[in-house]
Amino acid sequence: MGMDVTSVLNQLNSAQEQAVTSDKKHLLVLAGAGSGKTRVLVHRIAWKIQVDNVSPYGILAVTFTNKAAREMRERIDNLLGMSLRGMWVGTFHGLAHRLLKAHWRDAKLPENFQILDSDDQLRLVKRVMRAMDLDEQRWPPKQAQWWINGQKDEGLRAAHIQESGDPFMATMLRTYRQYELLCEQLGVIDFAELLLRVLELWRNNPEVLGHYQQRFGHILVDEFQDTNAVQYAWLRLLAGKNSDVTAVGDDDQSIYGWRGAKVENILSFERDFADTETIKLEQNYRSTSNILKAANAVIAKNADRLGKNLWTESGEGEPISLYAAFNEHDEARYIADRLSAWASEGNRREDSAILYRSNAQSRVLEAALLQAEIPYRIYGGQRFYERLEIKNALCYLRMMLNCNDDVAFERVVNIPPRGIGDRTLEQIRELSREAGCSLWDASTRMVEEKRLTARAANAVSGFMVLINEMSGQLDELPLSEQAENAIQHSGLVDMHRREKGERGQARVENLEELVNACKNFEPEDSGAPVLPQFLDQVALDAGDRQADQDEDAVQLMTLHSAKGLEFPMVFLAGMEENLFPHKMSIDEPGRLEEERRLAYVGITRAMQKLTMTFAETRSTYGTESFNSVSRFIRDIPKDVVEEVRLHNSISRPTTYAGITNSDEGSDTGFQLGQQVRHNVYGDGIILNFEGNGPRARVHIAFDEVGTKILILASANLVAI
DNA sequence: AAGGCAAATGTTTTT
DNA sequence: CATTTGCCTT
Repeated sequence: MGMDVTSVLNQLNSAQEQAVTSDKKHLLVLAGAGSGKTRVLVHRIAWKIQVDNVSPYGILAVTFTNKAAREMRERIDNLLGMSLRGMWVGTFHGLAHRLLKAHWRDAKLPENFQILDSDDQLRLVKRVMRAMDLDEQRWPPKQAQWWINGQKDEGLRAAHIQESGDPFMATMLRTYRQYELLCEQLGVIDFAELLLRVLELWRNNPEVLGHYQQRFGHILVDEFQDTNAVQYAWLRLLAGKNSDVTAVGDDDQSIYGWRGAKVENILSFERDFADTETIKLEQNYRSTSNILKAANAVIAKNADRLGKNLWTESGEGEPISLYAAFNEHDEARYIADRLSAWASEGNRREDSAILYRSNAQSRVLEAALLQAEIPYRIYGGQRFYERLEIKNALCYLRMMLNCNDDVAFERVVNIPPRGIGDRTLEQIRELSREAGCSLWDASTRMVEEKRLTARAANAVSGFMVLINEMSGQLDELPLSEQAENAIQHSGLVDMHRREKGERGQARVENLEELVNACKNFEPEDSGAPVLPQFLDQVALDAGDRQADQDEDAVQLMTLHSAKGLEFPMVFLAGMEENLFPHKMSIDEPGRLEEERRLAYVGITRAMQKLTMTFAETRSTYGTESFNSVSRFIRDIPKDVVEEVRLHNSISRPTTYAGITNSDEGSDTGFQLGQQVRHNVYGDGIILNFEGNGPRARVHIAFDEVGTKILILASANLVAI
């Protein structure tokens, strides 16, 4: 190994360098937004390898997302100028999967255990609850699923939980027990189970634990504030007495508390890992000082903080723009307008992003972007491998691999419809329960023993012949042709082709995209069968790498999915009370603090220009609501904010001191924000009224010709 | 067993 | 508003 210390240390500020080179046993890095935390992590690994002569084989680096893992690996390879094969870099779940594959016997799992995604999990929970004869109205399966995952995230099995007199808890606990049994019986594990199983694997098998403790002398964890109880226990156990641990995180960016993440783990770290050096990274390299001022002011209101204050050497930059829209359409239009201008100044669209609190907001934004002909790309929402048509196709592949896969069986046995209805299926399930065999075996027996009507038997054997035919060629054909076979012969493609509207078309395209993904799939172990490797990878990777990265497009996403990203130009849309902070979180102090951290995350995504918008009227689910401007905006010092006044309009008192517009103009038959049509200027939206009676004037933003001021009485407006 | 219609239902979601 | 779910009819 070369000792090129300079390449590892240059480009680092003193706090970063201190973190990279720290020789205390453990290290806790509290890294503010944009302070270079990934850089520190990457350089610290390089430092250990190059200077401390640590073998890459002894290093374990854990992240939360596949994307972060890929990025880390890439950056280390680049820094060191070579690829480090022995080093483990991956997500908690990915590593857990790898461990369980290697130690399936000790973990008491079947060798070919399947991973359940949350959709599969919900189906099983439903199945359990139906078998228990629970009323789905009174006990929503989603809630039970949520509860079970919550327990697992805390490391609690059904057997660990004390029953209290509470009927809710008693029901949840019973469901949990039954669900555990069913998973056991089917040989499947959900996401939370992956982690919990590994914890138990280590606890119950000291020799297995010892092996990994010995191997991984150096453990590094990214986004430490997002670890849950099980992940924390994992780290403590694996680190044991000898390994050193580097944890990097930011308590101010903890936004996954609702998923079991524990910020407290940061506090516990210094206590549980003796001989820890704690370093704060507070210099921000991302944003202008105006943006940082806003971020600092917003987060300062939180009580439970370790306390960091971001600063920057860069200048004030532009003020933060605040636009008070009349309604969500006006808001979207304004944003589209600003984006057009930004792009026409020669900027790349992918350097801009629109962030929002909830996915439902994206619709209106999309419509406005579409109309303005601005290309956009939506992140998050439904992920590729979770789409209905893709999951169906994957389940066919699963059936080809292992026809005893009951979860897959249930899903596709009658998709596309082939005449196997509830009655038939229920008989098959019953036999499978009685005989303790798979649904597939039960079907075989039902047919053989002629226990079905002729029509049903015909349908069932049709399905079995189909699966058998496809799995017969398993070893002969390449993966992509297997997939092609699966989507064609199963009739999935035809089914969606017959579907009316654009949706069917999109689904067919997605299925073709799946075949494509199979073509590009590179198995880790080139000696082993490809299909199982593909299915495992797919189960642990949402497949959110976008297909058409080539087009320069504005990025739309929720605030949650924006964490870790940065953009020169950022819009925060929907800055209204009840939307952000969300009404579900407003009354609980702890949850409100998390919303505030989310606001902090949002603001700190912006590098050069931040624009926040809110709508005075917003229709949600068909009903109109009037929300005041978000408290997070009111917390921002006024001197960094510039309120946007529309073009030449004689402004109404929009001020975010909290005055909202009345229903001024209601006697004219039109309302603010209303869509109207003019026989010369075309379609537009009412921005403002001026004056009363027949001489009242109206400001309208037209789609084609911009804002005009017209005499209401002579404008001949038509509401649309 | 499948297809059509009314009713219910809506935060965030790395894996 | 728009999409999914469950019930009811063919």
